[in-house]
Amino acid sequence: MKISILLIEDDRDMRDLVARHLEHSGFDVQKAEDGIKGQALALQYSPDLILLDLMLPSVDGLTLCQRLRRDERTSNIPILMITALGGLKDKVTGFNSGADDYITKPFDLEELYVRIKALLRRTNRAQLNSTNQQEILNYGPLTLVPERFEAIWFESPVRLTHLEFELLHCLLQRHGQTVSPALILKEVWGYEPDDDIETIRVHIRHLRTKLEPDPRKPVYIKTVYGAGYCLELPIGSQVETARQEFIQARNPNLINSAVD
Amino acid sequence: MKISILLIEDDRDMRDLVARHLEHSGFDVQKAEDGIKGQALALQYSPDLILLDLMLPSVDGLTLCQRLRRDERTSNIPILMITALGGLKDKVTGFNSGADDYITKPFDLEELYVRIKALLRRTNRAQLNSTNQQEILNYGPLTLVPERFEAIWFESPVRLTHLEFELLHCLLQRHGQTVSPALILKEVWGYEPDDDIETIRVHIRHLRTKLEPDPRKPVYIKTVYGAGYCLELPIGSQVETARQEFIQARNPNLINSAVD
DNA sequence: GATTCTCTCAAGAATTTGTAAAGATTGCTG
DNA sequence: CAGCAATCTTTACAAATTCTTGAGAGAATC
Repeated sequence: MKISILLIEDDRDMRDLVARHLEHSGFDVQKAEDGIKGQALALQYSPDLILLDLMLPSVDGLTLCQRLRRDERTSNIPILMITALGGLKDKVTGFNSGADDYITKPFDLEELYVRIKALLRRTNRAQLNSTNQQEILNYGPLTLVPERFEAIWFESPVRLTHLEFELLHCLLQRHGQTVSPALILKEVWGYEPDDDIETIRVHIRHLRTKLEPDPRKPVYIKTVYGAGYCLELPIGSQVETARQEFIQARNPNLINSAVD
Repeated sequence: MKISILLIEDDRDMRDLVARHLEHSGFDVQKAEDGIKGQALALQYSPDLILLDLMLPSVDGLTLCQRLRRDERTSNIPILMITALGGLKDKVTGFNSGADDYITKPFDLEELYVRIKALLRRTNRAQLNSTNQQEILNYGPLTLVPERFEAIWFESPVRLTHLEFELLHCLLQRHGQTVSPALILKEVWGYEPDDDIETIRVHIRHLRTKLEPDPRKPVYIKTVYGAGYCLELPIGSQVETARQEFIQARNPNLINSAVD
């Protein structure tokens, strides 16, 4: 899914130029010509990032920035401030009002792009640390730690990639149910209508190699022919025996009594 | 602020157990022991989610669910229904009360937590995303959940193929009626005019091997000579005896007293 | 620049679906 | 009630569909 950017800038030529360049770089761009409309669009679209000109009619950039920060619906959207004046004073006030970064006019479009990417990376990581910290899901032998894209599987950590994590999360949320490829695509990838089952299969396979005792004969991530995939985890007293088997299967050389 | 959950459950031990666990998981829990009090509390507290047992004194879960849905003050609070596995034994009508998800007794507390989180996330994100009602068909010992591709037969899940599922669905929708091959072809296969009855027969047989106590002598999926097929399921008090017979026929080695 | 991650493709395996043929059942007719 | 045609059941197998596996190219990340 494309990253969306809200561009609030009064000068028409400037607005179009920047918007076109950002769209060309693969972003989804919404445009607003003054502070009022900008605020409305921010609420409506909740973009991934806001590009805000300091000098605006009706409501100036500084005020708008403060408002966006106070409203909890927009308070964690990163704001990149654009200012014409290179003056120190403006920089200071810009930061105080809650902008995450700033860039001074005239700026190079390439530089803008670099700044945007950097800002997105920065805030993305920060958000993961703060908001999702308590979103730890546990079920039977599986624990998902969103913070690190890590899964605890039978008491030892497994490193998952971003997609693997989301996919597993999607299945876990519907534990015991058959989840259709369409739903997976929608939830994990954000696609709407597609028949791109191939890539799901690959990631299912990766998950299986990481989680199954014998990936050739899946026990936990089962495939329901013609319908989708289904996560089936042991629970309660079954966990311990399942764990023994898992360890045994993964370390064939272990002597039985030495386990644990 | 804590997320608030209203738990409507008549059994005291169950209620306390679940409530304690949910509180320990960080939720704010309100408890109600019957439908009347549940409705009152729902209005008073407008919780973020309602956990509703199907079997309740004074007002049963289905009715309460419908009421909550009709009242605009509670209509968009997600409802997670708790049901017994065989489900809705004496309800002739289909399950159309408007619950957003359901979980079957006996369930695991970890699973309940996962479901709650999933439901909150789902409804949170797409509040306006149309009426997201699940279609659940139930009649006697049979329950079909198309969305999950799940079929429950005498309280245990049965794996069906796509066509088998659709075929059974078609018959169940017209329970007690004789369904003509032409109609089946139209509904399940999408054909319009054809006399390809052969393939229906094969799949009927497959269904019988999966559902009948003795596929040679069909009891539930009856053939009406020259007209089509007809699903005849037991209902009410007959279900239990039918279940005994089914289990007995399938597991000839079982000692009678050991069943259940 | 190297590594990790993501996606695509193709061959082969597994499962499901359709077909055909032989035998059993049903309903009708004389 | 016997005979007959139509319909249904069963079985086996071929065709079609869906999955798995492995290898590798292109992106993204470090």
